[in-house]
Amino acid sequence: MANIRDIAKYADVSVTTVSRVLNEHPYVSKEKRERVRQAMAELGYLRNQQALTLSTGRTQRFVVVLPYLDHPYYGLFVNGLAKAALQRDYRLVMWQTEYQLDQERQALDLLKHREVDGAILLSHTMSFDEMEMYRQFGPIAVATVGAPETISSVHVDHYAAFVAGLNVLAQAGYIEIGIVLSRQDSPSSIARQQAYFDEVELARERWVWTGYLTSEDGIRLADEFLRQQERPRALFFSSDYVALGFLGELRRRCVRIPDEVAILGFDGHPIGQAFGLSTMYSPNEDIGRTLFDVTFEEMNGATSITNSLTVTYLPGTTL
Amino acid sequence: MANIRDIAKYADVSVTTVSRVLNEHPYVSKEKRERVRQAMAELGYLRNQQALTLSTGRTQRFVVVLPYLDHPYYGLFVNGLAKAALQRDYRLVMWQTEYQLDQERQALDLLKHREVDGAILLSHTMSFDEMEMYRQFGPIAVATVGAPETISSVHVDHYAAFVAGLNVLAQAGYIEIGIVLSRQDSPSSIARQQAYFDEVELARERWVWTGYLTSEDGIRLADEFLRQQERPRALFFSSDYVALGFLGELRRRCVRIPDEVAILGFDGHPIGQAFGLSTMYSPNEDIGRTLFDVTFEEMNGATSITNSLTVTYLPGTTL
DNA sequence: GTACAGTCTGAAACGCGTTTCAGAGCAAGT
DNA sequence: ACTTGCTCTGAAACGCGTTTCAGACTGTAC
Repeated sequence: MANIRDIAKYADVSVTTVSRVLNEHPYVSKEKRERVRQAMAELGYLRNQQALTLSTGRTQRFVVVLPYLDHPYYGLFVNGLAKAALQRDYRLVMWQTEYQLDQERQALDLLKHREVDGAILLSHTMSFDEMEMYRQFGPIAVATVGAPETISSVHVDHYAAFVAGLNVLAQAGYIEIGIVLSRQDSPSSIARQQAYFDEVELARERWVWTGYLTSEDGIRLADEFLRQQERPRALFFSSDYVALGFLGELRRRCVRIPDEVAILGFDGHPIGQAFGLSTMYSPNEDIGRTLFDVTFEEMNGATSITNSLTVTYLPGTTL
Repeated sequence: MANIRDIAKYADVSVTTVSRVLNEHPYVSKEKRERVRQAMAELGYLRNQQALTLSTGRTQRFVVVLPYLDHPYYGLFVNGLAKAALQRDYRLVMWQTEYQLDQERQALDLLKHREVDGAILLSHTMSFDEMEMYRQFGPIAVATVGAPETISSVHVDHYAAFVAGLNVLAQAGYIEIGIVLSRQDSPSSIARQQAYFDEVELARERWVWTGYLTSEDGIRLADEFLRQQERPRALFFSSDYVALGFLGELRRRCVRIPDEVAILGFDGHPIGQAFGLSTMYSPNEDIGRTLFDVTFEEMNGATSITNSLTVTYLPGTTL
């Protein structure tokens, strides 16, 4: 495989000149430029990206950290990231953590070893204190709330978002409301519970279901829900997928919705709309796009930012 | 940031010795090894992965090409890939093509420019002839059928798989059968139609629905299906997600399943099972894992392989 | 006592594109 | 006539870890 020096020799110019042609530097005469072009064509020159990377110190890669690559919740974020990355000619190295702290550390170690230019965390169990130690090795952006000043954050304020959702339910006349959350101890779940107990007069511990992540969990919940004696009249889910599983199972059992139980989802994924799910729309694709842009800008010297977004009600037929 | 030469100077040894310590080469005396370790600790040495990459010619990365990062169909493949990659300390660069040929080319250009060691295509519109031109730059593996000898393939034989599915329906007593496919012109869709017309006596052009990719499409289909005068008694889907959309919408409209229409999916995604979908199970996670391993082995000199897998019937309640 | 094998060490070359710096040549400005 | 400022060119250094090769040394074998 021909390298830049072979080209230089073949075209009888210096390697500097070849490099200048590659980078479209203006200070090359037409003749030499042409000779170099010719040489590259004849020898089938292909620029070695690794050498470029070592030389410039830029990898053109970000690592994207998320618990599960195939969880639909992250789909729209990733989509936004991918679109932004394509525009900037950047690559995304995906890193699945399965909520394991050591996997998050491994992902951020890529930053340390200059294998990527920056890191984007869609979810994390690592403390911000620990995360900040990695900050010196490159920009870090998160999709979660509570990041310190050095770490960029683009997220929805889950407290405010839940307040908004609960207000939608209240305005629709629902008083007995339950909520369905994912991991019990995650910061967003804590914020959501806070909102629930702050806003809902008839809030009950027993009406807070935690540990529901997937559609399958939603189906399981349907069973548990129907078994219960005293049931809320409306359920506010923190995920459309769980809500959909619940909805599908109830419909299968011919439970009337929203007459017997109203459902409000959270996310606004197209699939939810397709099933008529009423939901709180969260601009996840935008968040993904912005996360990329922020990280990119920060790499070029911009300062980190915090951007808190709000959600809007997306009516369906389940409320 | 200290590099290997700084360490050498600090520990008063040669860079070769430092490199040997890094690579755990045995021919280093205990004293020098200790001195080097000490120096690395004191100067906070971090190995530069880019330099290593340039030097060894190995990137420890594969590019994974697929139409949509967030399409659930690819989720299990990607999961298998990710698990295998983690084991080998490899990274996955995800490349979303949206079925654009030029995006596939860009992805394979990474191979040309030595930005990745190999390429794994879960889907492709590129011809195998063109793909073979990239083969010289690194191993390529596909999850589709019909690959030439130089390109590894791990796939399900969609013709055989569809024959198997149609037999399941026949054995359950269904005679009037329709099929629902994704892209009309894709090789797998062609094979499936072939199987349909070969196997089903009452096969009708009008009972072949093409262009259905997502759950939303399945919902749309429900409407179209119910409008139709002469309907088949059973539908065989090429995707669980489309089947689920269809199923959910019919249940919402209180159409009895399987009494009025039987549904057989294809995939075996956990979410399908959750909704009681009868389906043909395809070992996609295994395929992902094997695709990685094959590519990896091939990089180390193994020859390419073709591995055709079969599907099995996974009973549910929709048949 | 002589070979041979194994252990340990480091200089130099290698992978390859970019950047800095010095210098030559030439035209415009005063 | 002299300065200033482009335009063009290339040698050398740089980023940094690995590998090859040659050589020194020690120990065992015959």
